[in-house]
Amino acid sequence: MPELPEVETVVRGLQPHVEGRLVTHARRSKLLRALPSRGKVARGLAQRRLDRLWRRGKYLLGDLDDGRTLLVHLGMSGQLVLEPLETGPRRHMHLALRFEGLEAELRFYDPRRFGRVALGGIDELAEWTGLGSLGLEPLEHDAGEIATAIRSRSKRLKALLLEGTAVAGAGNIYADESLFRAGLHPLRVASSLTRREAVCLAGELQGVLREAISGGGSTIGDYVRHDGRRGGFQEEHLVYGRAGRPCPRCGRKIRRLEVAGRGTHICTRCQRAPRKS
DNA sequence: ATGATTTCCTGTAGGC
DNA sequence: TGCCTACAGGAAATCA
Repeated sequence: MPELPEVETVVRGLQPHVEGRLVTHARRSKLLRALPSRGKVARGLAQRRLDRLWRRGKYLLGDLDDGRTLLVHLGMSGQLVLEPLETGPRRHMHLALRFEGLEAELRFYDPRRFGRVALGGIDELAEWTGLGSLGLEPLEHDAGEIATAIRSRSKRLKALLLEGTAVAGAGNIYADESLFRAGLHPLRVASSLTRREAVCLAGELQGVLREAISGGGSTIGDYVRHDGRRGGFQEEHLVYGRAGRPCPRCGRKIRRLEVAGRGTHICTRCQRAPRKS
């Protein structure tokens, strides 16, 4: 699933091709979950220049020359790819943008339709989506600050990381991977962490996110880079999707449990359960 | 308000 | 081989 490293990989891949270019045509499918919903997204994009492409958490953002911003969330199965104009679109294309002087089209595919698109001022986007309640950007703050934000919350670690309101960008993969690396159980309550544990978790989260970006992200399901290539970091996962296989640290069988409604992968020896629940 | 649960979706995996 | 069902999960909506 696309999480911070996957979105960052797509942003970096697209930047040199589309930044500074004028959008000549835009069209969207009626199935796309878009805001505003009255079909104004495509019209609002046409004849606007895309000044800057950036990322916040898992949201991909494109600043237009009229002060508005295009927001794209890839959801579960979203792909944002540049494809040659002569290549016909595949199934499940929900948004297509053409740029002046570019022989390729930026296409948003999303079979499961969990993705979202919005066009508005940054304040409107913050109001319409989770963008406004995102926590710290993990690679733009030091581990100490992130640790403080984590320790100020009373949720279970897994739920807190998935919510993204203390620290943004982790989804199921990187939540499990960072918790394993830090040796912390996903059911631990964030506010119960020692300072040392919280700093460790913050540091491991930053580490795994940076490594995943270097690896071009993790391709588990549908995620691909802007050019259709798969990511490579799935090969480096230590626990995610590895239930039944040996823990790379101690050899015990990795277990899969459910936390916060999500499949959660842990080593019960390396990640000690809290006293209660 | 806060936290927990449900909902939206369809491709894929597994069972028979 | 092919049909069928269960399952996966990010974030918004809904519930308690």
